[in-house]
Amino acid sequence: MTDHDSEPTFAIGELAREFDITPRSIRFYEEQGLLSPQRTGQNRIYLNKDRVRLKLILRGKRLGFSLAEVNTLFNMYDTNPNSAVQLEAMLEMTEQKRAVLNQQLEDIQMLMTELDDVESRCREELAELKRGKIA
Amino acid sequence: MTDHDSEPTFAIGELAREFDITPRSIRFYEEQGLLSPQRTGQNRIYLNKDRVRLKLILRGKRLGFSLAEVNTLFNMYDTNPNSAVQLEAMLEMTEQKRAVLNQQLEDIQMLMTELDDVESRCREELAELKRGKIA
DNA sequence: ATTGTAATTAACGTTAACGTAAACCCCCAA
DNA sequence: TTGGGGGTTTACGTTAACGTTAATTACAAT
Repeated sequence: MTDHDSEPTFAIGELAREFDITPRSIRFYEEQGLLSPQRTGQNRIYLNKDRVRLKLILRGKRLGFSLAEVNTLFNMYDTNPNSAVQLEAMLEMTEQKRAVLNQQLEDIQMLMTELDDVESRCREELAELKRGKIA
Repeated sequence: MTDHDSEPTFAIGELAREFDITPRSIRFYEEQGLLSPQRTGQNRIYLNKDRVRLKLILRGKRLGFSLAEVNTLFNMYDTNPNSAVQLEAMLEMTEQKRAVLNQQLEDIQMLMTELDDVESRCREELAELKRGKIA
């Protein structure tokens, strides 16, 4: 219970800097029920579990999930998964998400190869330009 | 020039049904300069190139691109890429996008394996429940 | 004592991507 | 001729995810 074994904590500004977002965003996520940091008087203090949750939120966002969706995912994860109904709802959800992710993977594949095409054609033309063939 | 060799055309409703979006969205994309269908009097008619462009718009959206981003991508693609400046700007852009896509790929990988975890744990617990071990 | 830096709440503003409703036209079948 | 089912424009409404500003507090150093 002494100080030396206490978990590392973070101020809102630290997390903001680490993840390159604004404090406002972090407070907003809390307002939406995605985070629940403790307090020192008025000030928020974040434990590592909060930091991890924040990281998950951002990953979700990068994948196009809304905060509401992230929220329900959290709730399902948090809810002690005891009832069969819950579990089956969970499985249904994961399958849906898996479908979306696979679609995204496919989209990314196509875009990547298209980017390859564009890039190589660019390089060729640039090379020609520099050889003076055109200019 | 006769009728038998004319390209297939599409009405706005057809495209809407094919891609499971509303006509409103399609008109909105046009308003944003992403589409420019021809007209038969008042009515819009879409050629296959318009249909392809629409498909690209939707793919972009699924990947989290804004319509504005899709627009600049289109413009770069459309601009006859002759000037070296243009080409190098293009290359820079593609590299940026590639980075984003790679990040997304990484995110998806992680989420996928997490989904695997959750799913298998779910299935185990369900099995136990059904064997009556708990209930 | 003041200046600086980081935090707080409260509340209004903003942008993207459409939704929705009204009011209209056009064509075709019963 | 009266629906019904397309299409059209105009324009205001909506939601998510914050941005921005204001007014206040607290600690730290000069």
